[in-house]
This record gives sequence, C-alpha cells and structure tokens, in this order.
Amino acid sequence: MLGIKDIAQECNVSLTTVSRALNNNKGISEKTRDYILAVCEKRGYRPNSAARSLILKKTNMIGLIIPDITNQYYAYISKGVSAFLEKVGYGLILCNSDRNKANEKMYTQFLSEKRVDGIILIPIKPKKDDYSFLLNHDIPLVLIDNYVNDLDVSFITNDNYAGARKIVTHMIKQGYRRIGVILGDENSSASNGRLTGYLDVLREHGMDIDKGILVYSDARFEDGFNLAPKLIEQNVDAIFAINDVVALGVLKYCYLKGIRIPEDIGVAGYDDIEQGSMLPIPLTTVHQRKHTLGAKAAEILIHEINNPQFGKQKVILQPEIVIRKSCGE
Amino acid sequence: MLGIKDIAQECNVSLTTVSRALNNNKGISEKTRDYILAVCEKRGYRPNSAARSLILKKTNMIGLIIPDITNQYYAYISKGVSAFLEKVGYGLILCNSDRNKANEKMYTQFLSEKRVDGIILIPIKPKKDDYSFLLNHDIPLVLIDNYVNDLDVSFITNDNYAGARKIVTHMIKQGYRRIGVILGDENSSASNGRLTGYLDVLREHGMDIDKGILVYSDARFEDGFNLAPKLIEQNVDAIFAINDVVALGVLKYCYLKGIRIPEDIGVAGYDDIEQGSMLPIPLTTVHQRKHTLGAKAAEILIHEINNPQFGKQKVILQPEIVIRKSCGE
DNA sequence: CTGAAAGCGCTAACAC
DNA sequence: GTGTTAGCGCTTTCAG
Repeated sequence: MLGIKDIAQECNVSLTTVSRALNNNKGISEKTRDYILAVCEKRGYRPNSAARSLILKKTNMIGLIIPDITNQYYAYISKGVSAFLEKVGYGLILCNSDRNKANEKMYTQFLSEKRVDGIILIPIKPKKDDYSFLLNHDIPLVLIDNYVNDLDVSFITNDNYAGARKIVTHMIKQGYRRIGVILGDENSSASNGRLTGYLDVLREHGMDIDKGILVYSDARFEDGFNLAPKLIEQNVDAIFAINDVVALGVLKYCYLKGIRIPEDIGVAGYDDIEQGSMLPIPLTTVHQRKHTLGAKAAEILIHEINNPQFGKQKVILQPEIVIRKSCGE
Repeated sequence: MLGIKDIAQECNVSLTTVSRALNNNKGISEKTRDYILAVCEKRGYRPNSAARSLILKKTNMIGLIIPDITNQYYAYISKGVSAFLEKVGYGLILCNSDRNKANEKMYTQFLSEKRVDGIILIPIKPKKDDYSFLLNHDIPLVLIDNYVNDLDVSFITNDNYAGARKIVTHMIKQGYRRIGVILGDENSSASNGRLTGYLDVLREHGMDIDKGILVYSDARFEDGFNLAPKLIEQNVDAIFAINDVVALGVLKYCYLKGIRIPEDIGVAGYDDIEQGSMLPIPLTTVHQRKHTLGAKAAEILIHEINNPQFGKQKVILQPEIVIRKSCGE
C-alpha cells in the first residue's frame, strides 16, 4: 500500500509538503495543494491512521462495551452511539461482553491497548475496582444505566425510579394487588432503581410488601419464561418484568398455559421494544429513548475527550409509560 | 501512559529484552522474562497497538459494514462475527451503513485508513466498482448475502432460492393461489434469489404469474405496513414478505383493519426473528442460521488473511422453513 | 512557501 | 542472553 513518500516522489515535493496538503495546513500554495490532492485521489492514496495515531496520540476511535447486541435495547443504543460518532468522524469498536465479567475486563484491556480515545460502557455487576484502572490511564469513560458508586465518571441513564413508579401506579389503578417482580441482577442500579420505585409506590398505597414475589434474574427471555410459573404459584395477580424481553418470556409461558392476559394475570414490561406493540396482547411498558441515550452518551464522551478539565456529567432522561393491553386498558 | 522504555529502565534492561518478554520470544532467560512481566503487570503497562501495527503491518482489527444493527437479522450476524473474532483475538469495528450507498463508501474508506486486516460487508445495491478498490489495496473482503458478479471475493449466504422454494411450496399446499410478494431492492441478490424460487415454484405448479403483485421495497417494517394495502387491493390471498420485519408490518396492517390471518390472507416471512413466534398469529417463516452465518463469515475472512494465496470461498447455508400459523397449519 | 530532520512506541535484524 | 540500531509512515519544529 502506497505512502506519503510515494506521493511526494511523484509530485516532486517533500514529505512535509504532502502532509501539509493532506491536513489542510497553511504554508502551502493553493496550486501545489490542489496538484498533490489530485495525485492522491488518482493513486487512491489513504493515510495510515496507525502512523498518525502514534504521533498525534489520538485514534479517533471509541470503544463500546455492551452486554448483548442482539437485545434490541442495546442495539438501539449502539445505533445512537454510532450515528453520533459518524457525524464527528469517530469510529466505533464494538465489544459484546455477553454479560460476562471476564469478557468485560478483557475488552476493557483490549481497548486500552488500542488506545481508543474513550469508552462507553454498559456495565455488568459493576464494582469500582473494575474500572478505576481506566481512569488511572486517563481514558475517558461514560457509563450507561448502571452507576458505580464512588467512581468519578460521567453517567447517563433513563430515570428507572420514575419509570417504575409510573408503571406500578398504573398497575395498581387497574386493580392489581399482588404484583410480582422479575428483577435483573442484584448489583444492577437500573434494576435496583426500578425496585425502589415499586417499593415506594406500594408503601404509599399502604400495600404489603412480600419479598417472596421479588425474584432476581439475568434479565433474559428464558428467565421470564422460567420464572413466570414460580411467581404464579405464589398467586400473584400481575407481573412487572424488568424489561420487555423478560415480559415476552412471561407472555409466552402464559400463552402456552392458557393463562389469560390481562384477565388472569396483568403483565408489564420495560423498554418498549418494537415488537411489544404487535403481540397477541400488546404489551404495556415504559418507553425509553434508546437512540437518544446512545447518541447523548457519545456526545458526552466526545465533549469530555475534547475538554478533559470539564467536570463529569450526569444525565437522567425521563421515560414515559405506554399503556396498551397487557394490564387492561 | 507509560511505554516499553519506562519498563526497560525500571528493570535495568534494554528495550529489546522487554519486547522479547512481552512477545514471548526466545532468546531470553526465564528469570528475566518473569521479572519483566511482573513489573509490567504491577505498573499496569499496556502495549501501544498503533506502534505495533505500524511495524507489523497488521492491526488485528476487522471491519463490519451492515445496513442496520437494530434489525435482529443483522444483530445476530454481528454477534456471530464478534464471537468468532473474540476467540482469535481480533477486534471489530462496527459500521452502520444505514442502507445508504454514500455511507457505505465512506466507511469503506475509513476502514482502509484504519488498515483493518479485512472487511465483512453486507452490501446495499452492490456494484462491482464499489468494492474493486478494496481488492486493489489487497484488503481481504467477504460479502454476505448479496453477491457481486465478476468480483472475485469470498461470499457466504443462506440459500435464498431454496428457502423461497420451500415456503412458497408450503403456501400453495395450504391452498393459497394468488400470492403477492413484497421484495427487497432490485439489485439485491438475496431478494432476487427468493423471487426466482417463487417464480419457479409457481411455474412448476402451472400457476399464472402476475407481475402486478410483485412489489419492490426497502425491506423495512414500514414498507410492509404501507405496501400491504396495495397488494390486498389486487385481491391477493397471501403475501410472501422478503423478511419477518416486513411481514410484521403486513400483520400490523391486517390487525388494524380486522383482516383475519390466515383465513382472509396468508402471510409468510423470512429470517425467523425471535418475536415471530410470539405474535397474535405466530409467523410462518424461513429459519436462517444467522449466528452461524456471521461466525462462518469471520472464519473465512481470518483464514483468508492468514492464507492470502488460498482461493476465495463460496459458502451457501441451507435454511429450513418454520411452519406456524400465519399460513394455516 | 518549502524542505531537512527528529521522533511517536515499538520490532527485528545484527552484533557482541 | 542481551543490547545497538534502523526503521514502520507520519507530523512538526526549525531553517532556509
């Protein structure tokens, strides 16, 4: 693959001059610049970004570590990130942690070797020590959804507490009185925020809280499917699932067992994935601005890269509930 | 960020020795190696991969250009790619072309500047000239799903012709006689392969072919929703959609209009996305091994990177139909 | 306006 | 077993 030297030779100028033309620097006549650029174009010259990165100490790359790209929630976030980065000329290294701590760590190291200019991370069971080394290496980090206490980093999320409050309030209004919850991981701040919203609303309504119908899970489709019977055994009259994918699992179980929604059991999800509106009984859920979340996360990161002295940002987006049929109308 | 030089100083050895320790090269005593590695670990040293790439002429990165990561079909393929690359120590640069030719080209250039070791591409309306420059630059390329005639590159796809044959045969067996088709782009070999399967089966059954009920589209959810009425106006008794997302759009339209599936209209999709099984009327469709497709594409690419003299590979995976309810049982 | 030269962090002959 | 040295392809002082 040809380099700046080849172009310099063909144009009978020095490397410096070619570099100046390429980078639109001053101190070069318009004529030579145009000529050089034309030759570059003709020969299909592409600058070697590894060489540039080495000297510029900047890769124009950011890393995105997410649990699972096949989950629509993360897919939309990724697209938001990607769309923003595209606008500002950055590239994206995608890392699927597969909800695995070891993978997450491996990718975190991988990205630091790649000298990405920053990292956007949706953490799994986050602990402070997992990420402090990134900060020691001065690599800007923005966390999505799961906050890590005592870690001074930028953070963006949808307001889980507010979203859960809204949907649980709606469920109670619909007459449900024994609402089981399928939570995510115990260390997930998203899951915990929603749980707190649920607990607060129940308390405010003077309702009993039964910890027996609060179950933790890995927040996958199968978890909804497998955990639904455990909850139903305990006579819940509704299930609030930590996300739509889990709710889909619950719905599938009910469908197979002939349990009627919303008459026998009310079901609510969280996320508002595309297919929720096209189910047998469309899913009542909480809408989150996923694309916006991703785009905003990228914006914060790029801002932080360009303004390292600027303080860390915390952004909380407000969700809205989408009332469909799975909890009555 | 500290470099190999800092480590060398701290250990009182030369750069070379540190490099040897890091790369597990021979010509170094076990003792010094262990010592150096321990120091690297302690200090949190991470090699600069830009510097390595520059000299090794290898980035251990591959680029993936897909139309839209929020489409589950592409999300699963991406995950397959990612999973394979992870195993062999490669990183993934994700590029959403957003079904836009200009974006695709932009990313193609971007990746060549990044000196990725190879590219996996799911092309949009592909033409030979779009990619020949990659080959001129000796960057290995594997195409997924849409083949480009006269371009000597590796290619992997599911057998669209066979899949379409199976599903259309099934539709005819169910008694449908006027099957409209919502196709993808006219230049899409996937779409064209399925069309050919449809046409051949109809011919073999001695059925009339009405080009009026063959419509092209951008293969999105909205296209299904918007094109369904045009087909229904023309008295089709079934619709074969180019993919499940389009079928979902058709289903939504029918649902809103009170058109019964499969009694009034039979609907079949293609892809077998997760949600197809959880619809009001579960979708009859064609299952494709998406994850396998992505993983296999990555495998082919890595093999080609390591064995440039090896011939280009063409792989065709066999799909199977999934009979549910949207075309009768 | 243009060029020579130094160097980014690392690897790989080649000496010792 | 270990160190010296010359680059990889580019940007950037500093002279002219």
